[in-house]
Amino acid sequence: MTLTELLPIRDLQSCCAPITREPLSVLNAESLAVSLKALADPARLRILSMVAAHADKEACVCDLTEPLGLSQPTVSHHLKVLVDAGYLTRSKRGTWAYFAIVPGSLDSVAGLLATV
Amino acid sequence: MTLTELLPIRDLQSCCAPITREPLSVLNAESLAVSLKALADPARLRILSMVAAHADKEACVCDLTEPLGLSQPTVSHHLKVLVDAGYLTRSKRGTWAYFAIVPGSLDSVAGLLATV
DNA sequence: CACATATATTGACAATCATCGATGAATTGC
DNA sequence: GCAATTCATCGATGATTGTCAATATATGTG
Repeated sequence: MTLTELLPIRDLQSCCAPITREPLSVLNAESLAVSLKALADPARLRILSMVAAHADKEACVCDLTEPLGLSQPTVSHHLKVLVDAGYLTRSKRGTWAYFAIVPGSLDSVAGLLATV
Repeated sequence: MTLTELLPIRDLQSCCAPITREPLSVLNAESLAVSLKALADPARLRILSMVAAHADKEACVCDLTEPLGLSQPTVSHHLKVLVDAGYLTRSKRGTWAYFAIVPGSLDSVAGLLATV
């Protein structure tokens, strides 16, 4: 969607108050929904968790495929979704692509949901 | 899904550590994904926001339909999703059904995402 | 250059979902 | 009891999505 380009997660951080503090505008609701949709999948949540737990805080596709029990194209697809949403970075070194969590990305989304 | 009954948001609160602290089990990933999926919709985010901002912290369907720009069945559908996921309570008084935010429900999901 | 390995992309398919109109159920007021 | 109002449910439809097999791309090795 174009909303991902319009409001990546970096801009989401300072876009607005937590959703229970003041009414969400239509645009902010849509961009927050896009960010949450990227998280709302079991495989992607496990990917984030496994990347964070991995040595050096990064992992390649080959590290994830087998423990996830998913095909390589499917894992690549999920990784792309997470990168596009701003939760992961991708750095290619040699034949391998290493993914790491964008610091603060999860916290900023959490901050929009929390009421305290 | 049956997962909603298996792990409603109350149990999610104490189910596990934040997702970046330790690897998510398959089951926890699935139940967290269900909880997030209920939030990952612009209309539902706006509903939560509008309910929280409404007088007496509760609102009926009739309060939401027009500002959302959605049909009454669609609004009722979204409300049901949010109630089933544990974010809203429903109390019927007379002809009206009033919805209010379940205290702490959003915070518990936010707590699972936050890394600090 | 040929080959092997790691990853990305494409195309297809089944499943899920957001939405609406029509209808049903419950309550209030006359 | 009847009409009006509020909300829930049903059925249908178009759009999105998760998944995989097949293929393409890129990098390293001999």
